Amino acid sequence: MGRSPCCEKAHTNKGAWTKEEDDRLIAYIKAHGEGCWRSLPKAAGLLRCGKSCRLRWINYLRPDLKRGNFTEAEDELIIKLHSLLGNKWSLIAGRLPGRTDNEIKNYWNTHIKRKLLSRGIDPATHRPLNEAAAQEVSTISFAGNKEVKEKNSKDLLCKDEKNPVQERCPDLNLDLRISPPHHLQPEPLKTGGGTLCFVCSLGLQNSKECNCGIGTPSSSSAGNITTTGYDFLGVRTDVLDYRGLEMK
DNA sequence: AAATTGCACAACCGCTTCGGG
DNA sequence: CCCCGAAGCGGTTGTGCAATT
Repeated sequence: MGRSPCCEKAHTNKGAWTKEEDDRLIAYIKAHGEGCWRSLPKAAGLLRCGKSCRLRWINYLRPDLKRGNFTEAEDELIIKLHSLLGNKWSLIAGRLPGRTDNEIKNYWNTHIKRKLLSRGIDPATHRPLNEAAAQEVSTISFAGNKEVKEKNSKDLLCKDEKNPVQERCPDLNLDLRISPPHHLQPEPLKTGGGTLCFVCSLGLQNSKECNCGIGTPSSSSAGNITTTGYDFLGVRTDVLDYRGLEMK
């Protein structure tokens, strides 16, 4: 079993890229544009596999990359997007101009995870580490980790028991909306009584995963969609409209 | 000053998805 | 409809550097 390797490994370089390799790749892409990564290394005179070239270009050499530190606003946006999308780094990166999925993934693993933990939030579920408090917020868990929560619940209990979510963890913000402010939105879109499935709410109306029928050719008229009624993370979707999410 | 530890991030690996024949 | 190759994606590893002992 197993597929053939993407390249002749015996004749390819590995590890860190040299300045000369970078220059060759940049020059080639400037001259010929992106595309056909498999044949690019040979054409550009690089002893690398196409995958490696693609990654180097996308994550490091692309001229539109922002680089540098993430801003506080970017942090918060990443957290919100992750709470909605999970580890869909490419989708998240699509909402952060100049940032790459790899960069965001690394940043998440090294910075944001810790930041959330310090706030008493489980980075995997975006729920309070205190399991008891979390249960009172009836939301769906992306990836419950009972052991971690049990351990942390002993260590990180907040003091006020009366309002378990807001009072115990004042920094916790469960507003997961990603949409223009409600007052800016036009009339709610309607399907003629139907509701929007999760796939369509992500803007993937043509996906075969669509189970609301809106994505099917016979049903849809894109201007007739309501997002009301689809329940995700325990919130009504009339406040959870991320059709504006752009795909890369 | 040397050794150790921890962090940050670039790069790799393998699986999935997509699209053309 | 099926097959296969290419591209895309997410998890993981490797490495260099700074901080600490």
